[in-house]
Amino acid sequence: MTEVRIQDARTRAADNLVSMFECQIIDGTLAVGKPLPPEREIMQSFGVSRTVVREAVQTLAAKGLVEARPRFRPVVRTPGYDAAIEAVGSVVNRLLTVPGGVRNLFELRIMMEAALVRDAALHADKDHVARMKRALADNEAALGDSERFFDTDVAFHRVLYEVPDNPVLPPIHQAYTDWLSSHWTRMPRDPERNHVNFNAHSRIFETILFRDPDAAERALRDHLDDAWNQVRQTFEVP
Amino acid sequence: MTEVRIQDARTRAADNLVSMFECQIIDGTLAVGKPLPPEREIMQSFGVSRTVVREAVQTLAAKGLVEARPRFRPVVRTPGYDAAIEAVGSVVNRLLTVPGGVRNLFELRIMMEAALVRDAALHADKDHVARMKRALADNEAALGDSERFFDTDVAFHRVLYEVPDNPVLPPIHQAYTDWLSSHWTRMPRDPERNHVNFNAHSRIFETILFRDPDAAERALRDHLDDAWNQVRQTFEVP
DNA sequence: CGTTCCAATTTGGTATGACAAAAACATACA
DNA sequence: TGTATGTTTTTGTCATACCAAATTGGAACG
Repeated sequence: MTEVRIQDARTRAADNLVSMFECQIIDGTLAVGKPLPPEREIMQSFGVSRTVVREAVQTLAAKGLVEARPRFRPVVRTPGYDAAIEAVGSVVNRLLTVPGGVRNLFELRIMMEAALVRDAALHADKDHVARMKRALADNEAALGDSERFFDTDVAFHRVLYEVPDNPVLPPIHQAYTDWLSSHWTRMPRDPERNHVNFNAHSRIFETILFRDPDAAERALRDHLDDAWNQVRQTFEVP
Repeated sequence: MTEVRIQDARTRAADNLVSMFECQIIDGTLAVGKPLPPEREIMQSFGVSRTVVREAVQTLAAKGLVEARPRFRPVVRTPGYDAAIEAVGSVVNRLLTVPGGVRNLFELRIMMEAALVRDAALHADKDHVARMKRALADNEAALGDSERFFDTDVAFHRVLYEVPDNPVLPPIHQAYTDWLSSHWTRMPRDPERNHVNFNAHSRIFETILFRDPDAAERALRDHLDDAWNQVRQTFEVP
């Protein structure tokens, strides 16, 4: 059955399949968590070769719509903001290698967290405050263990991203720490720095308790600017 | 020459090629703008089949490291923050279809622009102010033409993203408008709304001129909250 | 010497068939 | 019922072939 193949010279056959699947995924024909049909089945039902099918599936995987472990059937992925972050991973990693890349990203982070502490100072409720308090306590308890201090440091900042109750924000925090942590860990970490950072965290927490957004923003900017100065020399040639 | 193929059962052969190319792209062995070697050449130099080569190339394209138009040789892409945005495109589009997706993204935008106007109120220089003034004039001139008004509206907001002089920000603005514009355009647009929006823009501009970050943030939040209320009912079922 | 145009060659897109290895399935057994 | 074993699918990869489009090289021309 040699079907007439409408084939615009500048489109791949796989693209049709991809958009087909995208529709079926969105409208629920392909349920989340369920595997895609076997390749040979797809190829017969669409009248294309397995080459094309595999190409389409791979594209879907790259787009984050399906999760494809080798040797397993690709399963439709639950849509999540973390999938989006994951999709940019490799590009961002490359951006971090261009001059000023780390700085630009870090400044974006400062800007966002400044906004977040303002928001926290205005809208944090009892629960958020309690979580921050606990994170701060963990942070203090880890003062001697630089490894653990780093983790509690991250955890403290994470609470800020949880206050606005917007599911987009936590994955963004995750992304920041993932992308920038490799640069952070190259930094010499002595217990004295830990104390400085812990004090900074305490100050931020206090300003939030006092519902003072301006002071909170100032405290956070001081903290991150200071951190930036520490990290800078590890990758900026003098 | 049947070479022994080290093949962990849970890795694809193409993944090796991908990371190989990633390294060569980052360290400059594969210069930006130059095309990749022909598939048949790659396949011989790495001792894999063309299937694997094509799979690897496609992955690189999906990751945004190379640009692959059909029938053309993939060319190494210039690293840019816009490439990163593009990479998340499809995932975000899917997120916009889940309940509350648009709202979450729009709230993130409000938060960012609130931070941006604060920054503008504090640090905008003569040039930025001039650009905003011009954008505002264009906006006013387009009051009667809803189509053009939308464009000038976007242009006005874009200036905010240019003030901090961080190359990450303009692509983010681009992404917001791309992702949300489809929802915006479904909105009924009458000239009266244009006046309301223009007045809001004027107020934002004034507060920036007066170097009053608090007023600027308030004006912007009023503006975007209002806009949100207008857009909401176009996709939120009552 | 530079430009235009055409043919030969190269190269990417797709199809087909094959095979090993892993996964999924079914079956018999304890 | 639960487990071990064998059978069938299914995926990952390879090899090959073909077509059409892109590239290249050179011939013809100004």
